[in-house]
Amino acid sequence: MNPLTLAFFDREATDVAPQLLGMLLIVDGVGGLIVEIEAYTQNDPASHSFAGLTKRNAAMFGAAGHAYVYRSYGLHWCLNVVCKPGQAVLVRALHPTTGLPVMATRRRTERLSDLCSGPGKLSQALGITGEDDGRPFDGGRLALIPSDLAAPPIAQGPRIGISKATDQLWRWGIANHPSLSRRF
DNA sequence: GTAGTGATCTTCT
DNA sequence: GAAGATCACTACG
Repeated sequence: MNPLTLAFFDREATDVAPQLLGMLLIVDGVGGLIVEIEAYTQNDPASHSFAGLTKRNAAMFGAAGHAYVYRSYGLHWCLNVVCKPGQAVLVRALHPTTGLPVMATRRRTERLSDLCSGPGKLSQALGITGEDDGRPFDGGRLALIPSDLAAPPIAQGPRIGISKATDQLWRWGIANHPSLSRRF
């Protein structure tokens, strides 16, 4: 079972996001530690939920603690964790720890810092697809596990790849980690 | 090292 | 028809 309760997820995405740093994300036995994350709220022009409920973003309005998976630029998949309705957290990068051979095969590279250093890469390495949209993080195929690691140095900055609301510092990451999609 | 571009799907105008 | 929460490859300095 997932040790994280519904109450943990069913909050503001901006509160949940930084607390996910350092946690272990596992998909079918493959995954690693979360080192980079972004928050998207409903009252947020850069968010998919800003314009209201649509077929694509339905999972974002569903139960907290579930996955919202969407296709980006026509070819990449991006994985989010749903918080309170209309809010979600985009998992942007992992430090790979388990299932390295599987990830290396899917990503066609051995380089550790290239396996999960970006939302599209991460989804490819973990085998995330639209099939996972709406799935719960319940310790089954998708698992989110708090780790005992000491609190790492956390960096904060503007989100990446968006053109609106760039004044919101809703991107968090572990400072100077090699698997970041970009440095802070 | 930076800059430009193609791939390819979903949504909204 | 255009834009987008991206990545990989190429060309060039």
